[in-house]
Amino acid sequence: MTVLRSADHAPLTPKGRATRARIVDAAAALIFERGVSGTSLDDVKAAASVSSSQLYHYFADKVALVSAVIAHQVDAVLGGQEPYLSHLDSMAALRAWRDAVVRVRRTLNCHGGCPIGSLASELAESDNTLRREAAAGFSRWAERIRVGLHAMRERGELRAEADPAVLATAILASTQGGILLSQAHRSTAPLEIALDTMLDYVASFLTPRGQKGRRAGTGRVRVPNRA
Amino acid sequence: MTVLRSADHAPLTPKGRATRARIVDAAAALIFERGVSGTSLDDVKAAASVSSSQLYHYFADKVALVSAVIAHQVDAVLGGQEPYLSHLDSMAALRAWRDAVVRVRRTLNCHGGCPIGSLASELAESDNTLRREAAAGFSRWAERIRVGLHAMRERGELRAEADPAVLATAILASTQGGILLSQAHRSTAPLEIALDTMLDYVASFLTPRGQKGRRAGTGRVRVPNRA
DNA sequence: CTGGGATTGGAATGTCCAGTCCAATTTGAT
DNA sequence: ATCAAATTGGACTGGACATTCCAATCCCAG
Repeated sequence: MTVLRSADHAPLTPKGRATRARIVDAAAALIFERGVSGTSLDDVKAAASVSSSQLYHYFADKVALVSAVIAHQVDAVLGGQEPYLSHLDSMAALRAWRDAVVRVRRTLNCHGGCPIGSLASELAESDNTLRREAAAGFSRWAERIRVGLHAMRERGELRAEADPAVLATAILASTQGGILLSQAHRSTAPLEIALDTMLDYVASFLTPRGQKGRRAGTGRVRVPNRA
Repeated sequence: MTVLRSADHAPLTPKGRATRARIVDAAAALIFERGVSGTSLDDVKAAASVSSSQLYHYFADKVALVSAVIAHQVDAVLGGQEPYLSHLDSMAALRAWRDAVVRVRRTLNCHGGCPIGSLASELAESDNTLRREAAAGFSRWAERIRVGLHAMRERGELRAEADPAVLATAILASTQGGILLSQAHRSTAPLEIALDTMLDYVASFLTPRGQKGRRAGTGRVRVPNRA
């Protein structure tokens, strides 16, 4: 028999799928705003307009719900960046991606952290399974960046010494740290600095034809306006 | 009259100071392991061997205690890095600092996040005052790095275009993001990559006499062994 | 149209937990 | 020694919260 993942259910009709989705959506939104421990199942029940029975019909317990929220947020983050991630193969594309990330933060007035990063931070020490799920989300994200950088190198835009995997990890780390500082300071400045600095480093690997003239990546990072 | 900070108390005898410190120490340790919401005041009471009256005699409420824990952790982190931060004025010193940061993570088997970063992430959206306190901790940290880089530039080791404030922020962001990825993956690799990459970028600003011969900072980051 | 699974309602349970209170004991300055 | 302030003991409260449970209703395959 084709048993599905761990806590998966019986058949699940269209109506059931809709209810389940409503619960996950509501939970994801609340958890993004208030964190996992700041979100009670009563809150979720109210926001999704469901009863206890429904919650526990679709999710074994709070951990199972949070697990679904992690999957949801990973898809949301990667999905939202899809237009950029799928063409991440030039400095211009990299900078466009950076702009998109910064724009999102600005739209949120620097409230909330990275949907994945915040969950990772809150759950890493409390539940090993959830920690791994968040880590897997990070991996998927880094992989997308890596593929883009790899394409840049393949096409001769980046020098051979540029290691796509290393650079992708470094870019993701700068993003996460930048978002955290940005959240704490309620300013996009740290995120912009972190990303610009890292992208400038990537630019230092450009081949002459990749970007003619300008001495590869140095001193272009400027302090952005206070936001 | 010289009124002290917000929730500060009456005189406070030596014995009282000791009890207060015992509470903060215990709370800091528990919160580092389990997070703020994962740590009940009963846990703190037990760990510090104090009664409710004592807790509430020294702290108005849980928020006040957490505030004290933030201050404690900021001092602990900066204090622990003091030997490095106070001589952060050469690439060698920068790398020694990097090694120290990585060593701490390795000692902890990549368990727990940055004592400041984790608090910032957990509390940023739940309490504005605590958010600002964490942000202030980040600022103190970045400032120390900035001063070191500034000294490097003053002494002609870094070129004039190197902006100490920008680099310090970028380094701190890489550190925070690196630690988060390292915590999620339970491996020091992402942290090492993030820091090495960023320090390599800093090295790209070295003047010829700062580091002779080698083309400034490129392609030296290697993937470390799995930890 | 009908039986059984899918779905839903909502009250109830038991635990955890922040915060309160009153009274006892200790301490330090005079 | 003496008294007021500082410190401590520990029971108690009221609410929040995850989870359970017993039915009731809905829906579709046969």
